[in-house]
Amino acid sequence: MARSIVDTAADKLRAQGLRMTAQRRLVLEILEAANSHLDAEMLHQHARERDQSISLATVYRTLNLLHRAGIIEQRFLDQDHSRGYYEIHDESEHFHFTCLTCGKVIEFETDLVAQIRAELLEKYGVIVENTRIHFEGRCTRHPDCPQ
Amino acid sequence: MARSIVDTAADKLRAQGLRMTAQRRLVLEILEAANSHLDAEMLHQHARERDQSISLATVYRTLNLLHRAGIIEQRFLDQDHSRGYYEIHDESEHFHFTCLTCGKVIEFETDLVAQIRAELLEKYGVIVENTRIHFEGRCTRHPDCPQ
DNA sequence: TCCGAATTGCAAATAGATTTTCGTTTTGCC
DNA sequence: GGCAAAACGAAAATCTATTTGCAATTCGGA
Repeated sequence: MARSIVDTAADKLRAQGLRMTAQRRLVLEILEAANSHLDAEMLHQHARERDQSISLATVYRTLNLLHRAGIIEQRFLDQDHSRGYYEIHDESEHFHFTCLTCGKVIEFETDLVAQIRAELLEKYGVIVENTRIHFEGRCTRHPDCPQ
Repeated sequence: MARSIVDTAADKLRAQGLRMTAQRRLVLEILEAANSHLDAEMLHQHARERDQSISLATVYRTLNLLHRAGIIEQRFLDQDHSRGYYEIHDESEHFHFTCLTCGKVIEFETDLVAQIRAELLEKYGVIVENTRIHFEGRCTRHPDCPQ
């Protein structure tokens, strides 16, 4: 069975002479539990619920570290392009829809994106290395969404 | 036949008691001629080739104005999320591919995106109002790209 | 041509997420 | 346990795209 994200991360860090600390574990656990993207500030808030003394600087340092190590992903949204949002790096490619009313994030997969990339290769001879897709809109049948 | 972008813009501005000035015309003409996105700095450089004295502040003010008026679009790229890029507002929906080697931008259309939105509606009952798609990668057969 | 409002250039100010400094505290290895 | 390197907290610094204050200029309608 798959090893925990924290364990995997610990190994990756150790391989570079870095350490798995309580703060890094905390950040990873929060990211793992979250089913949406968090920015540094939100992460810091959540983290303080479990460790009063964790600093925002440490959250930033941790996010940079984990991002460089390929353990988490960083993305920027149009709604708020000035700050980074983070999530656990996921092997299987997925995309996001955000409800503008209730803020809920839906993660979904589709092979239509692969078809778009195939079209790009065929028509323009370009190879896509990086795909950035984000939809925004409204829930219509979600009970928690005030419509 | 379609009226020129500058004329259309002039009307929209006049309707709000605003003026079409030489600087605004210049910015629009540069955006119209450019086949890729420009940021404020690049736009300013180009503009100075035709009007030595145009200021960067005016470029920013003009971009804001035209954006608010719906005449141009503003977008943020992953490669450089910290600055805005601008292009003439286009009725037909299109998407972008950027070559990470040569920086060239390809604009393309595809109906596969509409299919993705249809899938989202069917599977999750959500209505997409806002679509953000951007691909990055490499040219393979473009003569100007150093591969 | 005249006038008030809109616009511009210049330079200085802003803003706010992220980074760094520094002294102190942990961590992993022996 | 003990040590050197790594990491931390707090607060100050940074960075730089964008905005703004102000005096001068321009615009368009009357």
